[in-house]
Amino acid sequence: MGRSADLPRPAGGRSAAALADDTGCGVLHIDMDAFYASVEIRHRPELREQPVIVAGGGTRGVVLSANYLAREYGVRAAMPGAVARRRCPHAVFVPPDFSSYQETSAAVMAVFRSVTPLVEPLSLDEAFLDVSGALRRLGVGAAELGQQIRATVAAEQGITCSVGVATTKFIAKLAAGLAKPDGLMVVPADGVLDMLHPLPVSALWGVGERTAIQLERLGLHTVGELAATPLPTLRRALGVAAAEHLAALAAGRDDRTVTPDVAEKSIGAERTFDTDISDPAVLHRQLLGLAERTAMSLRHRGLVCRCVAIKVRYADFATVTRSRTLPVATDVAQHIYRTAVDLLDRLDPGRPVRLVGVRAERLDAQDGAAGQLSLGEPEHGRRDAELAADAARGRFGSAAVGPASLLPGSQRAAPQPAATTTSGKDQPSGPTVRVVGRRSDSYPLG
DNA sequence: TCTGGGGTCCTCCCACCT
DNA sequence: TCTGAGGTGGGAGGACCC
Repeated sequence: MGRSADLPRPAGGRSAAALADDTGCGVLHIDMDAFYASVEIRHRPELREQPVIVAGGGTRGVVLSANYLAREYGVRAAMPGAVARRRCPHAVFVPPDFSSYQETSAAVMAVFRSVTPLVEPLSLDEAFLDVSGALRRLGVGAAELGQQIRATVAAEQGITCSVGVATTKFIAKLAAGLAKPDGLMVVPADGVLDMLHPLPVSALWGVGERTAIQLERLGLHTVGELAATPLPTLRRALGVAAAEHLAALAAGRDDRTVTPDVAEKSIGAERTFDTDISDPAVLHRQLLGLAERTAMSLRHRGLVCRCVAIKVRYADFATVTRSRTLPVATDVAQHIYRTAVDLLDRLDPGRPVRLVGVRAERLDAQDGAAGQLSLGEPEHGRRDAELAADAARGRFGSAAVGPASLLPGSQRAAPQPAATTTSGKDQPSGPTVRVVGRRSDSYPLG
């Protein structure tokens, strides 16, 4: 799903057919081909010869994944669903099934970890592997090991992946994109610059639309041209961090190591509405649902947050964020919700909103922060109630328990954020728990 | 064409403290 | 008492990634 899959094929890299010199290549980047679409096709083999598009529901959904038959019609990830439908009207549109993708991803990552413990997942469908130790242990070359992993994933999971083999993470990632679909590319140490310099600047990690325009103003179109530009010139145009980062990548330098277990920095949830919403009560209800999801994610990971942020995107696509540091760390939905509502209420009331989001930031381990909490008994009761709800969801499914105000057809307004409980006996004013039945790679650049 | 959702990181500005 | 410099942290916004 990476951008480099769309790049022109350069010189310097070598395909699987020519497993040339992989000496010193200790980094693999493995990227599943059209991952979500491939998982769907595996479940429904009758779709194998048809264009398949996995797209979010609703009138504002976008393409999450498309198989290569659909891509022949110009369908791309992040494209609005309506556009994809126009370009490829005979495609089979499938709603996403994230639990299935997570399951498959876990199985694929297990294959990677059977080769080396040094696995750094970037997302559900791709990971870096440091195989330098494994190569010595197994007595094989990196390219051969990459081919073995590809074969194992195909045999066990019935889906294909592409592998980049190189001396650094950035080059390995680029190579995997260029090897797509269902291929492997080796970039030997002495072939890095030959491969890299003819590519457009957009091939560099950290160059998106805006940065590409900045570079265009400097007359820089290729990585080679950027590599030949004096650093002070780049610094003036892009800022210090971005300039130094891009200059290093363009020169083939990338010192980052493969790092398993990168700690999460924030956790959140957001929602785009089918139609814009102006009613504050409805927005509050949406915030409650998002706060519930965020708090549940925190608790599942054993984390608490010290900062709550909201994101609001208005009908004209203007986006604002607001955040607040909390007096005590929390994983309680009611605390997150109250803060989010307060932040929202300080914005333009009545202005139509197309998206709201809630994010928990400045994360810390729950046990580490627990000693700092000075919550009153009612607050502990609320947390206990939310933990009980978690347990019920684990047993009966994610729809089993939730705030009564979020039930379909509920006319009940979202809980009033000001309603802080004062007695250990009183009922939580917030998410009335009700059983309804059965149910990154850190680049120094933005 | 009309733009999702979940993230990370950087820069700038401001307030506060010394 | 006033002023300025420098450090630090919070908040906001932007750009980018998959």
